[in-house]
Amino acid sequence: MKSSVKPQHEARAKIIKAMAHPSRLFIIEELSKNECCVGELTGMIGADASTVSKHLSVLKNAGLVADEKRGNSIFYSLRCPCIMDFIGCLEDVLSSNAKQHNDILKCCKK
Amino acid sequence: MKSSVKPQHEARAKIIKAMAHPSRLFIIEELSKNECCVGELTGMIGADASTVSKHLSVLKNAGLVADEKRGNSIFYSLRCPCIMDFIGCLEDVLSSNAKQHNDILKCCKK
DNA sequence: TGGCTATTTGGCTATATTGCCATATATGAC
DNA sequence: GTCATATATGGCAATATAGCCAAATAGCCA
Repeated sequence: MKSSVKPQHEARAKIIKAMAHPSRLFIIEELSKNECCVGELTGMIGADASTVSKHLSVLKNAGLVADEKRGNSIFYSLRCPCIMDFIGCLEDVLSSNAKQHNDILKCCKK
Repeated sequence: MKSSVKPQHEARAKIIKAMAHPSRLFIIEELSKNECCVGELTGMIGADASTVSKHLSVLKNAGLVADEKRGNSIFYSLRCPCIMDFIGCLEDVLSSNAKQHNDILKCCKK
C-alpha cells in the first residue's frame, strides 16, 4: 500500500475497530437515542461496570463519543450521528447474506 | 443486553470487525472502483499473497465481497457499495477529532 | 470530616488476530 | 502427462483484545 495513503487507512480502521464489538455497537445505538451515564449502560448491557467503562473509553478515544461530567455522573453522547446511517447498510449486507444463504439451500434441495 | 437484541448486535459487529483493518479497508475501497484479483491487490498492498488471501476470505466470510473465478484468476468485487458512504462519515469523525485537538492546543497556548 | 455512590485504572488470564513461511490445490499452456 | 502461475490453507509466534476482580479516584451529602 502506498505510504501516502497508509496513515489514512490506519486512522479510519482505528475508528471502525472501536465500533467492532457488540457491546460498543449497542452503546452507540443507545447514545444515538439519548445521552446516558455509565451506570445506565451497565444495567442495560449486563457486564461489569469496569468493562463498560473500558468500552466507553475505547469509543471516546476514537472520537466517537463525548463525555460530560454532571454532578456525580458522567454522561456520554454520540458525537457523529451519521454513524447510525451505516447501521442500515449493515442490515442490507445481512439480509443480502441471508438471501444468498437461502438460495444455496434451495439449490441443494432440487 | 437483552438476549433478544444480542444476536443482532453480534451479527453487525462481525461485519464491522471484518472492515476493521487498514488493508481490508484499502481492499474495500479498491473494489468499490474496480473488481480485482488477488495478485493485483497483493501488489498494491505489499504484503504476502497468503496474507491478502486471508484478508479477502475474512471479507468474503462477512458477506462484504463476492468472488468469481475466471480463467486462472479469481476476481473479487464489492457486494454492497453503500459501505462507501460510510467512509465519508469516518472522515467527518476524523476532521472533527482534528478540530477538537486543535482547539485544545489553542486553549493551552493562551 | 466520614460515608456513600459513580466511574476509572491496574493487573491478570483467556482468547482472538495478524502475518509470515511452507505447503497444498487448481487452472492454463505446452 | 509436466511446468508455470494464481490462490488458498495449515501452522506457528508475536501481538492485541476482552472481561473480571480489586483498588484508586472524584463528587455529593450529612
